[in-house]
Amino acid sequence: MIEISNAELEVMKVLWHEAPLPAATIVARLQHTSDWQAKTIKTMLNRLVQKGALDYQQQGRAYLYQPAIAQNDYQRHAGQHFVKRLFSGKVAPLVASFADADNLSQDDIAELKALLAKLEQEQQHD
Amino acid sequence: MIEISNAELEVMKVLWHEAPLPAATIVARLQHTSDWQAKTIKTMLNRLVQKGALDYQQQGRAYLYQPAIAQNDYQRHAGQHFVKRLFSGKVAPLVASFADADNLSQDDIAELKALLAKLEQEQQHD
DNA sequence: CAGATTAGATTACAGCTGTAATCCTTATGA
DNA sequence: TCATAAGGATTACAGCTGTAATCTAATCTG
Repeated sequence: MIEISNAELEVMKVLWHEAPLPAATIVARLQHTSDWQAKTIKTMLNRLVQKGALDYQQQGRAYLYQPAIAQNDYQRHAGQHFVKRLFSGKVAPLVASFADADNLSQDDIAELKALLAKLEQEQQHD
Repeated sequence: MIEISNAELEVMKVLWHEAPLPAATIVARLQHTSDWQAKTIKTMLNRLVQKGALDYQQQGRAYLYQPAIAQNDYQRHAGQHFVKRLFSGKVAPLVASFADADNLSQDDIAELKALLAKLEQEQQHD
């Protein structure tokens, strides 16, 4: 899978949220959340196209950019990779570390319980 | 928190597993799992000391290396960081992505359920 | 039409990373 | 004792990353 750097990821997030967009709009969106120069963002758009993470269609003189990889796919892949690297591939200890850090809200816990319940359902269903 | 690169992390893992160790032993351990030259591993030991991720005591002419940061602390920090970066800080969607990828074993599910049960206990206990 | 602006392409440059090789000093075996 | 091996320190070097600036061609503006 394509490697997306930290800074590049911020650009991807904009386009995962809404696409296609011209560079100017991407720059505008990012100026709310970062202090990058427009030129910096252009560089990242370029690199992302080179890497195959973004596509574009020409529109007049400008480009309309859009993701070439889905956010879900990237999240899934990167998540697996990270958990493998640091938690021997097991996600439960990561969740435990969130609990240790007091970083599991009631909502999170409810969401996890619902997820586990759903998985059990599906399993019965096999 | 200190940034530890991928390659460096492999070295840390050896020492988190057993420490203190002389460079020669670390090299030996890593030669089972990687094909790095001894010199490469020395470089990483050096960088890790520079970064403050490792300590050492001198023993004769050689050094005995040991972690300067606990594995738990590093895991917790890196986990938070990663989940924030890619999952808006919420761990449940990451777990869901594991389920999507068929990467949640029965054991994992049991472990998560136990963890949630324990959290509930603790919460009642407040 | 000429100058200014704007889009993307190319170039820049330092710091980090992967992957070593070389250097310097000390211990060690012949 | 003398060469050699072995430790760590220093140097190397290309690719990636963060962060832009410059270049070039097209377009807008007066």
